[in-house]
Amino acid sequence: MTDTPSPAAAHAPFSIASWNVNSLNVRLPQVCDWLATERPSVVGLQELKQVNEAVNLDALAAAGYRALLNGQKTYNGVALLYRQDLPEPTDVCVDIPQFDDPQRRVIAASFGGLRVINAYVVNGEALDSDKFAYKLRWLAAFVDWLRAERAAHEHLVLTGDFNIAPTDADVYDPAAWQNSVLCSPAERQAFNDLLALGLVDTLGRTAPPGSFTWWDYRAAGFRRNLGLRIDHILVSDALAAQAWTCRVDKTPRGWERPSDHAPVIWQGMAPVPG
DNA sequence: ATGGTGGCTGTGCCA
Repeated sequence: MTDTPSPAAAHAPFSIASWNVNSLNVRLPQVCDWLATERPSVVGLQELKQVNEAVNLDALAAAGYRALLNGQKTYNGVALLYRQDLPEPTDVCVDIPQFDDPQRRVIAASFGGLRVINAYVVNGEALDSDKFAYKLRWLAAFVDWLRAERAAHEHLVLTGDFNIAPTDADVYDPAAWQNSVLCSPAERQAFNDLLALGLVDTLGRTAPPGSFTWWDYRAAGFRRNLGLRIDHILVSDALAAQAWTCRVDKTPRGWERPSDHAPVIWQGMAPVPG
């Protein structure tokens, strides 16, 4: 454990959110409004669909946040936003080391004694698609890298759009989705491989069945609550051993011109002032 | 009803 503080190090309240914004360009006003209300310490964003140079850092600064960016044009792209009063992040990492990938899907940084990793996992389209084979290769590389990260950081949080519904309780119609992409045994095995590294699915452990985070734009999915739980916040055992909560904030999903995902918020104690 | 909507691009791709 390279960054573990002394056992006597104090833990302070800290909150981390995950939100697939489906275009930061379109959603920036909503993100800024939401930050001003929720004031999370750190936020992992997914699907920026922007290059880094196009992100309006001034608007984020006006909301009190700085940004670490790993964007690309049109597709994918991730960011870590952090409150201006936090210690400056260190050990910033983009993408999965030793995995050749043209798609920008990972960004990680350390805030004091806390490691934060934010990911936008491959969607995969369908089980017989080339994109699904890419998803499984990507997940295998991701799990291998997380094993090393987990060994190096006792206090670790993994946020993201995992594009995996871990169990049938996370699906509005499990029969209809059985063996479909996002719900297949191979994808769920990869999710369980992450948990086996010593991580806790915080929303899954505490939220009742039907705590969805994504609803299809089509067919009035949100109004009818036809959703999936595919956005997750996993925390290491040491963080899970203390008091924490995790919830979905469905409010922004009901706003005009929303993202198809709602933010997830974890509040707990971390070895960093937050 | 293999549909529907949304973002970005460029007359389709991706989710």
